[in-house]
Amino acid sequence: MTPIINSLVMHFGEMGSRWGLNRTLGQMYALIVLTEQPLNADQISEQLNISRSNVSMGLKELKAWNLIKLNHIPGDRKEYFSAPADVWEIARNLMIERRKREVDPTLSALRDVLLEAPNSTEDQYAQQRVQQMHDLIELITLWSDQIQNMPTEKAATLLKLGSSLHKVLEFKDKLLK
Amino acid sequence: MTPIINSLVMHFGEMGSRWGLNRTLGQMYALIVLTEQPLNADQISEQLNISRSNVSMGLKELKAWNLIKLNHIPGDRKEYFSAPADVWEIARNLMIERRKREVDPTLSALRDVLLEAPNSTEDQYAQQRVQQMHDLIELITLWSDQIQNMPTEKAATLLKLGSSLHKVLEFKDKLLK
DNA sequence: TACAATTTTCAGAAATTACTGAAAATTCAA
DNA sequence: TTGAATTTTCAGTAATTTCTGAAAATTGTA
Repeated sequence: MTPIINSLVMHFGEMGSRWGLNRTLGQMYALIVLTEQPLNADQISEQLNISRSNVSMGLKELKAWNLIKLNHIPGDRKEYFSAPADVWEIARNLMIERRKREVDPTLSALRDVLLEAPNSTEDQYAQQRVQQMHDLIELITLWSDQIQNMPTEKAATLLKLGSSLHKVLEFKDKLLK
Repeated sequence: MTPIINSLVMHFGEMGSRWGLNRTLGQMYALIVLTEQPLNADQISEQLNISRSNVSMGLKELKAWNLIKLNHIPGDRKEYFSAPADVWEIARNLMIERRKREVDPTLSALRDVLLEAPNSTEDQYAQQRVQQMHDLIELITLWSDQIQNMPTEKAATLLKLGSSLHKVLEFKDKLLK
């Protein structure tokens, strides 16, 4: 590993735990993303000084997150892993998976509560707050759905509107037609 | 605690660890958000079966996240805490703080790497990937800046465009003028 | 089918994170 | 100022999460 790659691997290791992953997973993924050639489990294990079994578990996670692609090298039985070439695809899959874990269960818990009959003033107040949260979260997920379902090209164009975002409001009526 | 409030407190406890918080913090904040009257530390400690010192640390965190408001009751020396009335304000502060912890350090690490001279083909490839990540993250933060700086009213209107989001693209040119 | 190469699983160990009680610090009314 | 009420800190403990080595399972080829 070059010093540059090493420093990034370390950084994403630190960050890994702040994102839904963990240190090792962050390091592994950084290494895979930053390396042009697909890597096999032994190479990862060796470069990161991590046990082979830990790598195996990490790869399993990364597969579950849809963050890695499996490659084969002719005449070699080992499995080689690489990251999608398009960072947008990576971001999209990350979002999808985080939402599945962090948002969807809450949305469903909130819905359950809204179906119950309130037995007290406290419940009434609580339900009112739950309703607000529910509506907000639903709105945000609706949005991210839209962006996630756009091809990379379109999403990029949209995001690049950037600082003119407030102008969108001026066109609200036309948009809604 | 009513059964409804209790089940939500439990749920947000579970979720707490998946978001940047932790179990106790999730429970504490759920209780505060869902209770109409401001609560003092002893009440929280008692309702959640958590030590007084743990509550103190939790409140400190919640203050750092800007998620609670301090109230005083005349003739009572204790401090009482409540959540903002506007869930958008809560969401905004949550975003701001998460970004500070989860995104900003990475953006700065990526920038550092881009300033270095590549010493090898590996570095060149890595830097190219870093550039892509950097641009994407910057774009996303620019957006969230825009939304965060809007008053709740405007943000709500914008988000409610929802399913007509793709139409925004058709107006791209007008918007950019 | 047999077997060597490779990957996965999992119980226990190691590391990290969260929680507690006791003591220290702060606050405020008299 | 004093001292009771309240909040904060922090060292040690408890709980949780992550990691490892050894063994089991799977894979692919001869």
